Amino acid sequence: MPTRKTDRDAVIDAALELFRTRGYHHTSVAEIAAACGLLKGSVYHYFAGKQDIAAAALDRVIADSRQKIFGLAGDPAVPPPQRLRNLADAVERYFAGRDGGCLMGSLALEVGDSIPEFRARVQRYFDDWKAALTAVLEGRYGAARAGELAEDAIARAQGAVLLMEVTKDPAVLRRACRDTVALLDPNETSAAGSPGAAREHPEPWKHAS
Amino acid sequence: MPTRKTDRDAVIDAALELFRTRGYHHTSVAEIAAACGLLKGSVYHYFAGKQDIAAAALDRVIADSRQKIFGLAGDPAVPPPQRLRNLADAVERYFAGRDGGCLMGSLALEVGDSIPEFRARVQRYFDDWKAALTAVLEGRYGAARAGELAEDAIARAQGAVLLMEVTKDPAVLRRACRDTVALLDPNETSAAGSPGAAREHPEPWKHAS
Amino acid sequence: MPTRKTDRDAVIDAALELFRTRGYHHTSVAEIAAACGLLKGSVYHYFAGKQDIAAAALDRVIADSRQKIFGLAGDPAVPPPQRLRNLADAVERYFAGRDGGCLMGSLALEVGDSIPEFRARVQRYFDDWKAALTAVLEGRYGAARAGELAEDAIARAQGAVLLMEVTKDPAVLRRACRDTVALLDPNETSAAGSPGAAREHPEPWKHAS
Amino acid sequence: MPTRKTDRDAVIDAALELFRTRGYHHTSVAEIAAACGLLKGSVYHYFAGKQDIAAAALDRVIADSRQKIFGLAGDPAVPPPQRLRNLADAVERYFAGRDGGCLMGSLALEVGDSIPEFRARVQRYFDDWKAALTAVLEGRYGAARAGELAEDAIARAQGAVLLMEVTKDPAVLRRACRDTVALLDPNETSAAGSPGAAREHPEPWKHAS
DNA sequence: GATGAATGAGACTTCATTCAT
DNA sequence: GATGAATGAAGTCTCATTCAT
Repeated sequence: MPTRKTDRDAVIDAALELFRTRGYHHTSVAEIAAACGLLKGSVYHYFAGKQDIAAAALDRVIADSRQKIFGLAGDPAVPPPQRLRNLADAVERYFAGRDGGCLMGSLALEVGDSIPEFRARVQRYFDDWKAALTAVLEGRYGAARAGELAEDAIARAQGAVLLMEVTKDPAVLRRACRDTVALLDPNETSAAGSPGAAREHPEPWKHAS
Repeated sequence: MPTRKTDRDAVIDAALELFRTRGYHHTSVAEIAAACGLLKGSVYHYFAGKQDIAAAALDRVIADSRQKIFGLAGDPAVPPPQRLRNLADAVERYFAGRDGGCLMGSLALEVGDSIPEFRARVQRYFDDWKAALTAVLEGRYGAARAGELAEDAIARAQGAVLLMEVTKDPAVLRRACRDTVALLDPNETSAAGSPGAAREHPEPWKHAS
Repeated sequence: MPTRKTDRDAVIDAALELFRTRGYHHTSVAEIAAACGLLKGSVYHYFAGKQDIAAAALDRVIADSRQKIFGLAGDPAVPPPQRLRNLADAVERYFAGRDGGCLMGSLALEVGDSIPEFRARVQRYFDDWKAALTAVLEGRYGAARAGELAEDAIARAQGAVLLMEVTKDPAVLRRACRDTVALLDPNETSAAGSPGAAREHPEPWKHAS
Repeated sequence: MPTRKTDRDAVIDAALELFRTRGYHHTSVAEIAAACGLLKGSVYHYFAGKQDIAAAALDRVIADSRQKIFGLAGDPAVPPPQRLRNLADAVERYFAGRDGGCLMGSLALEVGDSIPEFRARVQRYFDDWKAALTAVLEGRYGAARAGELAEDAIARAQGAVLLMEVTKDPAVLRRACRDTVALLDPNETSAAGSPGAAREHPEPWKHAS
């Protein structure tokens, strides 16, 4: 019977959520503490400081992503097209299942180069993502072109997440993931308004209230 | 005849640069003032506060982009494929000609939904971009599909800019723009490792030092 | 008509007094601010931080001592024995005219080697003191021996000030200064209980309440 | 047979060392605990609080000094001049055998009058020292003058220790002890540059690097 | 219009202390 | 007896903002 998640993890969870939705600078240590039932000072039992919390949160995302998302690309028992589909589905679920916000992208843009500890982690995360995609694609496209396609797919997904912050419309992310799957499966298509369909889009770019 | 830059404009310029490269919260009013030779208190002659400065900076970006970038998509004297190429080139130049950082994306992620004044402007910016792209694409793809393609292209470009923050590699943005052009010009291609070429990429994902 | 002392000086004054009587770590910036009618944050208009305040306070003591105390040793119009007497009298007045506490000694012992900025200033202060004494003594004792005697006199005076912190008895400091004067003036003597006098000291070491 | 050091003694040892070298306020309970292999909370099994630790440390210094240093002045089997020499040697060894720092002087200056518990102990320490010196000197100088000379000697020694904190030069302390011995032994002299000797002092006041 | 002193809220952080386990 | 989580007060410092000059 596993004991309840350690408090350290609770702090990371709370911080992750807050950093993602409100930004790093806009989140205070007191808020993080309050979010997991602690007082400001208590957080410093587990972490050396705010940066340390953020670093742990980034590490958590990296580890989680490796295990639950990027790892899907490496299963040798599954044919590559299905592996790609699994990966893309996981990515879509991961980013769409929230009101928006990508910790990696957020921190990358917010702190820029001012905190090298963060940049290295963000880089590692995108490297992992790229490696996962490349592994699935290189059989068909060769290593070089597969790498490019991986980068392109990541960019499009990240950009979709960013746009979702404003539009609250998950369709862009969905299409990005569908098109990625299509790289190995021609039957897949992202086009909602595909030839002949031309469904009505009374409001082409859905705005949130 | 270029009118003399007012002090107000100078503040906006400085703020724009600082917000983009260092983030909104990470930039102090004193720094903005110092960057244009003023003292902190003087800034408040021109602006009601920090948010007001940022709003003005966003408005500046919106106006500039309309005039210098998105406007290129509406020139009736130029055939659509060329208009699209002009637009894509301008976008690439705009984002690649710096060490990185996109004010719109940055603010969208950093302040999230906490400052509605910002969100509305970010939204307007992306709307402008989408409208420009859609206008060029709808002749070929129809309004609905053109809108989707526009959103996809914007997402990919924004994501490329975000990745550039980390990788410092402009290639992803370049391919994003080339592929956008290819939507109307089949001769255009982004693939460096295109069929038959398969150049070696000893370092598939270039990292900055 | 010189304007009133600048506020920066007021902060230094207040800090000097507080650091001396309560110690560096035991004095908060808020206390310093309150002591000169400011609020905590206002002090940071003049100083970069607490260390900066202390450094300025040390500089003030160094400058004041040079001008009002150690400078007395260099007046060529006064014969050395009288110069030495003037110097010793000034030292005695300077340290006795308070309830105790020597900023230099205090900081030297309290922060030890942890703040090099402080140590350098303390060193400079004692160097000034030694140079002043040596200048007066070297005519009679030669440079080498004069230097030693200067160091010894400084040590004794400093020690007396330290003891005064506990005993509140200025007699030890007075004798230290008298004996220093006696180095050039045999008529001077510090001994209260000198031969023939032998006054009664019912309580040899006076304790403060 | 030396009894086994209790944990309580270990805490006192560690505290003594830390308070002396880093100051009272600059030393945290956690550091004291860590220095003797305990955790912060465990210290409170032995002491009521930080002040209590410091009080015990001062008591330890008082007891140690009585036994190992000041006690040397009271041995009736040794003639006074030799007793004085023994005492002075012990003082010199005690203070010179470290990189500097005198707990008594440090606490006296650092906490000033704010903690009466400390002041009383510092006073007792100096009283012990004075009593020891007076006992040796009064046969020759009479009680009153002996008390003065004792105070003067203590002041000079304490001042020398304080200077050593800055200069790292033990010579001042050595001369202070030699001159004290000379009070009963005319053959003793502290003067390095004494008549006929006149050794070179290329650097009259040695500074630490 | 410009200044710079002053503010006061709030940020991050430290730390002596308590206490349930 | 020992632990280590939790506390809460206090400390240093930042910064958007105001305002008299």
